[in-house]
Amino acid sequence: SDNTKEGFLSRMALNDNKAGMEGLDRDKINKIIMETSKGSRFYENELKKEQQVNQRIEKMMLQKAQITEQQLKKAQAQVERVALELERSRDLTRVIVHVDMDAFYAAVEMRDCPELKDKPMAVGSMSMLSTSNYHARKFGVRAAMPGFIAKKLCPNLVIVPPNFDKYRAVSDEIREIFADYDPHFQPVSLDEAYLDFTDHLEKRQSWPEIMFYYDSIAPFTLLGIAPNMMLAKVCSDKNKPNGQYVLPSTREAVMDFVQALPVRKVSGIGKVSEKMLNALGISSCSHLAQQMALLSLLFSETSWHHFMQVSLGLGSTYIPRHEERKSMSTERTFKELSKVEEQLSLCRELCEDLAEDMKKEDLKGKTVTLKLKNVNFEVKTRALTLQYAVATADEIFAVAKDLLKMEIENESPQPLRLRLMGN
DNA sequence: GCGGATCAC
DNA sequence: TATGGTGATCCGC
Repeated sequence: SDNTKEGFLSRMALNDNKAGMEGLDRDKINKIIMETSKGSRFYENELKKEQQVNQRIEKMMLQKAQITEQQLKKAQAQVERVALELERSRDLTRVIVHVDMDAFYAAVEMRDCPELKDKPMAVGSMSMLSTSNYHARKFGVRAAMPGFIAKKLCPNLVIVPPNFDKYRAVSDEIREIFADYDPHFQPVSLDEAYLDFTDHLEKRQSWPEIMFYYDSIAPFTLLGIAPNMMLAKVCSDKNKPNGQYVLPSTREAVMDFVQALPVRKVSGIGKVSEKMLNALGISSCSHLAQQMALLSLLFSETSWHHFMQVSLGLGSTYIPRHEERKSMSTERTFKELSKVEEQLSLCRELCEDLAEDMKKEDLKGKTVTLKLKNVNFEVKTRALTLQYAVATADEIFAVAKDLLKMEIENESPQPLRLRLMGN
């Protein structure tokens, strides 16, 4: 858990996990990112969060140092029992497909404006980019990067404002096709879905011509084909751009595949989990399996059970029906807002927007949550659960207003200096 | 139930 | 000049 002596933060450095990032000058790119960010409030907050993660890791390492041989042995036995049980549940009979339209927004924009095809381009704004094409990726320009930094990396970058209605329309066309192959397919986002192809394959005995259709819409279409959802997701990432990867449905093929898999590739293991695992000497899923007894002592049951499933190449073999939503929210970022009257009227506006969205789905809710982010990027949420469900703007505002007033009071005589509000 | 964190897209 | 919005889940109170 060495600190940030290198001069840059692991949370901010270039994420070359994505495709199209091979063979570029990481050091040079990171230097530009850091120089552009340094000293900003955003950077300072990232630094603070990084320290917190480091502390978490230190705490974990202390715990590790206190583990006895005895405890480890007992844990090992437990781990082996669970592994046997999980092994019995292994099902290799399903054919699960994960479809991912790589650089989807950028691909749609290039389809509609062919001049963009030869240029580095990204969809988004100077504040934030949603995605970039492969020309731009060569410069280190990627999703979730602010446009003004991207411009430093690639001065000729063309930034196209997003047209979500258009992406939705394209997505709807594609989803109609999905439904032909699996009426129960699960959309993850506009450009991503899971399908169960098992029944389709039994009926037609052949692979569909699905790829050709996508090619006319979005040139980068990725298919991952595997016996479960976890593996299918990783497989679709395998042959970027524009490819497919089929993982055979045998235990041996699955285990070989998983051995070599870096933990960060697994959905659900993000930056922080990766860093914690790295601190324990774990970077690939084979390490994960080797260290499972230790992990069972350092992580929650939910966490290490998940790790265990991953290390065995197990995942969900049925695609869950789209479930009922559990929350609905709306939030907005703006220039500093410190006047109480302005904060209250913004809060009312947000409540009205939210009420409108809720009306569309005929929803009600019992818990009202207020979200605040100050100019230093520190986030706070304040919630209140009622005995009855509310739906109108007035009802929501009545609660949100009190939560907001409490926070203002709490800070006074200093004003709340906000950059974001949501509820 | 609450609040902070993590994660995915 | 400038670092998003939405939804879900988990952990430790």
